Amino acid sequence: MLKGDGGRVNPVIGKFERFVRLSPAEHQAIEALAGLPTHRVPARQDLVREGDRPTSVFVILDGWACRWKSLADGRRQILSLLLPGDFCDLHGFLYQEMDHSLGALSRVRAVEIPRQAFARLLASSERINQAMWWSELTSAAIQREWTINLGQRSAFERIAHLLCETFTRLDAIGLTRDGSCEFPLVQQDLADATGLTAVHVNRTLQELRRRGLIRLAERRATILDRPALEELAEFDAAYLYLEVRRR
Amino acid sequence: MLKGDGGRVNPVIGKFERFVRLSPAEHQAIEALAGLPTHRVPARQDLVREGDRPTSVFVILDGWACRWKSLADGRRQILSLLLPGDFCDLHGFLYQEMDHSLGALSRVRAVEIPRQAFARLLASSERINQAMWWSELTSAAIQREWTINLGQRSAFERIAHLLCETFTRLDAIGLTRDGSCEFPLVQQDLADATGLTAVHVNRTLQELRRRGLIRLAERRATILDRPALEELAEFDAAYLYLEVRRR
DNA sequence: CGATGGCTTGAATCGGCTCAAAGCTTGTGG
DNA sequence: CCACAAGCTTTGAGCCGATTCAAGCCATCG
Repeated sequence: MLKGDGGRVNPVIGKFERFVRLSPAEHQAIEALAGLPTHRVPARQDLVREGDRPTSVFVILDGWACRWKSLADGRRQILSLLLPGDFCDLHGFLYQEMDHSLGALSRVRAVEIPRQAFARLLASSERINQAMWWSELTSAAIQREWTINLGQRSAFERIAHLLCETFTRLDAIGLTRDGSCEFPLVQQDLADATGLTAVHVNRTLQELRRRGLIRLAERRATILDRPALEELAEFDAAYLYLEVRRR
Repeated sequence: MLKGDGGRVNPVIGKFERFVRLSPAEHQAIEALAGLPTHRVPARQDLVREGDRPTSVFVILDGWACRWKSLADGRRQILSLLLPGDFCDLHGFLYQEMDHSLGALSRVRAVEIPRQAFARLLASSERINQAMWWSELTSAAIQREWTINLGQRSAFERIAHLLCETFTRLDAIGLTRDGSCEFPLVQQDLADATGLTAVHVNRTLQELRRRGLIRLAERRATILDRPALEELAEFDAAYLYLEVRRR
């Protein structure tokens, strides 16, 4: 548990401001989180394990993490991707025991907000409280979309959809450039996220590349033909609620 | 939009009291919801459609509903089951547009809580607010479990798991008797919930029956060998957080 | 009673899996 | 700077779980 350099919690502010306009005081309350202990977790290591008794809420400042859970015989499912600005586990706020694990996919920097401090933050401002609801409801919408992905879409569509969604989420927080973004998942991770095998993911990626839709190499992804990819995946960003403030 | 008979909102109270002990005033605030318009929706009809602009939150008083969404070519996914006491769509509370539909699986009775009234209820009591978070976080946990179901489990395990989960949820609200419960889903619904085809669901159910694990007929399900079914499904009720108050 | 919706069965097919081996990168230590 | 290990990616061949298509059955109901 290394104390970090107290980097700014910008991703959260940027995220919340997509939904509500924060007052200077609210702004400050969130910036203050940067004073809390910062963890640096190396890639492929867990932040929290299933069964742990959480006493705090984590916020990703930097890097990619995921929720995951596995079955007795080793089958593993990645349940969701956690990107900078994401709160991972309000669970810690109310529950006694984690029902899943949190793992780092790349090197991750995260702040740990103790239960009490988190409760105080929520209570301090109606707008922050609302923003937190909005954040959580959006996660729920993403989780539903994954449910459809796994339940109804073909291997092709699943991977295309995952790429569209992830790219769009990154884009919203300013982490893409020229249609390209970091992509720390290896093929086995993609397999665990899409309910396929790594071998089949490999063949599917080849086909996506052959069709000129994507480039995926050296931990980077590039969307070469976004309209075509989104059509293939039947991707509609509406469920991500990226432009809520425009009401 | 028929006005109902103002039946009691008991399922919500029972549910919340699994998590917090409500004061008489809080009790009353929730009972008061029964004064709101009650809808009676016939089986197989939608309460809310994707794209609708929600202005209220629904609570199921009676009967089974589901969230669902379909792809352009007609593939349909049931995203979750909504049972008595469940809030369907806090979405309506914050969002402009439904990203999925709400459908009745059996005859359903539901109250409609206008945005404002819902916000007032949340603001009126810290405990109710917490209970609502708990309710929402539990839904999220269920949705994650469905993600694993669809991503990693075989047809057999999927159906077994769905039965275990649903039975346990019903049990918690007193809607089972002697290992048996209502079960309004037809095989096509089971297929849409588990990401299988109706034909395969049929064959899988036969095998479950042949092994003496379940009975399923005339809109009723009976679990004949619960331990065996739970083991087969690798079902562990922990994620449903049924005994939170015992802290 | 015919129509309708749900359940069951069979046969052929296929998308994705398994197993196995080989090529490629990347990082590490000597 | 090389050598080797470890982890990732790629390829091939055979297989299997689940799908598709099609037909028949059974109950319910206007």
